[in-house]
Amino acid sequence: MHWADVTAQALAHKSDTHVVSTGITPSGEFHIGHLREILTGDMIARAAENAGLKVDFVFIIDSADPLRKVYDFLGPEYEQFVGNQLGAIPAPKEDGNPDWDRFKNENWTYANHFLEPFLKALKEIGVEPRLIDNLDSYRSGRFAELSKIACDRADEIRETIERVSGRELPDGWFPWSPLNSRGGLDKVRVTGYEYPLVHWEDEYGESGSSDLTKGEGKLPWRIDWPAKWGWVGVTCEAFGKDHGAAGGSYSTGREIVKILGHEPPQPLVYEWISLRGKGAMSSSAGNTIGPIEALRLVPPQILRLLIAKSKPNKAIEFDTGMGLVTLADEFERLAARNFEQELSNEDLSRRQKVQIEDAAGAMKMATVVSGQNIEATAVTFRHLALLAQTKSSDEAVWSSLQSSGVIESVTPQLQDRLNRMRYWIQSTHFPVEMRVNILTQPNKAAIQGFSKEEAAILRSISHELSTCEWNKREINAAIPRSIESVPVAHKWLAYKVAYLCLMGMEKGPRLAPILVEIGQQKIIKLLEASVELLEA
RNA sequence: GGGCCUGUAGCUCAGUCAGGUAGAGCGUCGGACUUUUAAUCCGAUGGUCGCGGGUUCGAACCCCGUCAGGCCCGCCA
Repeated sequence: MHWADVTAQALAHKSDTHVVSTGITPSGEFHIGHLREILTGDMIARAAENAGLKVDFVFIIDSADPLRKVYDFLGPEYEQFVGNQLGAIPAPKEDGNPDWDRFKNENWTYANHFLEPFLKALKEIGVEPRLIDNLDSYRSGRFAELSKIACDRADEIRETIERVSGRELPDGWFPWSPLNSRGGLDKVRVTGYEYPLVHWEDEYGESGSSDLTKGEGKLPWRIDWPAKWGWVGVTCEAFGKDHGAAGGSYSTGREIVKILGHEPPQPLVYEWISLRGKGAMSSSAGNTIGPIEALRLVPPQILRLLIAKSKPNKAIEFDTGMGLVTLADEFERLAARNFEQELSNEDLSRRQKVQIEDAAGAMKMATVVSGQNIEATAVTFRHLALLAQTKSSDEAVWSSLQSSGVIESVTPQLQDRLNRMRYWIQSTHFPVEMRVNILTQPNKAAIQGFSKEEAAILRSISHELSTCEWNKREINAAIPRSIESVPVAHKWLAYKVAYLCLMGMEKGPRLAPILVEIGQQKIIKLLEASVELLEA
C-alpha cells in the first residue's frame, strides 16, 4: 500500500471527516523542500478522499512570524523590521530594500511577495489548498479563545514545555508575545495579564497593553502550533523531521493542545530534500532551487512523482542533472504500464505484489488532477534532449518523431515538454553527459589503438564524407558504405569508428542529423586530421 | 548527556508494523536487430541485509549491545 494510503487508513479508523494541514513561514524564497511539505499533505488528502473520507486540505501561511534577521537578499533598511511580523512589513524591491509604495497603496507585504510565486507553482502542480493567513487569523480573533486558555494556564504550559523539551524557560516567560512599541515581537517583557490584555514594557522605554483578541501579538511557536490545530480543527499534519524529534515542537504540542481542549493530529514526519552535491537546502547558502525553477525543467507530474515514490522518512536528493533524466524515464516507463493487468496475475509473490501496488499508488499521486489518467508520451527524455539539441525548430523535432513512427501527432503535452527541455538545455543544470559534443581535436588515444580494419574504415569514412552531398540521407548512406571495401563482419564497426573519431565515444545518437547541423567543412577537417594520425 | 530517523546488489530503494527459500528499477555484461532513438527486444551478472550477541524449529524483520551518517532537545519553521 502506498504511504499516503496507509495514513489515510489510520485516519479512517478515527473519523470520516478530516482536516489535513500544512504550514510554511514565508520568510524568503520558497524552495523545492517546501514542496515536500505541501505535496505530502496533498497526497494524504487525496488518499483520504479516495478512501471515501471528507477532507478539508488547508495551507496555513505563517505570516504572523517575525523577520529573524536581515537576510543576504535584503537591503540594510530591513534592520528596522527585525522582529516584526512578515505579514506586516513591506516586500523587498529588486534592490532588496522595502517597496513602500506597494505596501501603502496595495498593502503588498513581505509575506505576499514570497508567497505569490509559490502559489502559482502549486496551482500548476495541481495543489489548491484552502489558504489560512495566520496574521489575519490573529487579528480577527480566531486565536482569542485558545490564547485565553494558554494565558490563564501559563504555569501548566510552562511546566509542559520544560518537562518535555528538557529546557528551562527564562524568568518572566509568558505564553503570549506582545507587539512592542515598534511593532516587534522581541525586546519586550510581559508585566501583567488581565484578559484580554497583556501588559508589557519594551527596551525602548515604552509600555502598553496587548489585546490578545485583536492580534496585538502572537502565541510563541510552541503554543501557536497546537492553538492552530485547535481552532482550525486539524486532524492530520505532515511536518519536517526537525519538529518530529523527541522534545521537539510536536512532542510539546501534543500535550499543550490537550490543555487547550483539543486532540493532537495524526502526525507524519518527513525528511528533507537536498540538492545533489550541495547539501541541505538553505536560502542563505544560495543552494536552492525553487519550485518555479524546477517546473521550468520538468513537468509537474514528474515533480509529484519524485515526492510520491519516496516514503516520507527517506531523504530525497534532488538532482537537476542526470538524475532528472533517470526520473523522467522512470516516469515514462511507469506511465506505460498496466498495473491492473499485472496484478491480475495469480502467481505473484507477496513481495512482487507490494511492489506493483506501490508503483501504481505513486503514479496515482503523480497526476496533476486527481483520478486523471497519465498517458505515456512514448518519447523519452533522452531522445527529446537529443532532438532538441540537433533541431533548431520545433517543427523539425516533430517531423523526425513522426517519420520514425514514434508519435502520430503533436499533443500539447509534447509541446509543453519540448519547451521545458529547451529551457533545461540552455540552463546550467543540463548534464554534460547529455550534451551533444563533436570533438575539436582528433581522438588520439582511440586512433592509435585502431586495428588494421578500423584504420581502413576511418580512411574510407573520411573519403566518403568529403565527397558526399551534405544532407541527412547521403550522410546516412555514406557511413555504412565505408566498410564495403573492408572485409569485416559487421557494419556496426563503421559506426563505432565514426563515433570514436567524431564524438570520442563508442556509441551515440543518430549521427547524420547532427553532422548536418555541424557542417561538412568542420567534420572533414576533423577526419583528415584523424587520418593523419594514422600515418604517423 | 537524552531522544528520533537512516544503514539491504555498483546506484536508487522495496521488503521490517503481522518472523517462513533475499526483491524491483537503473547500471554492467552477452545476444538479436544489414541506416543507431545513447532506442527496442531477449538473456545473464550481481547482496556475509552495517557489525556482535540473544529469542526461535526458523531472524533483513523481534530483543540487547555496538559502529557509521543525519536530525532534534537553542522561539527554530
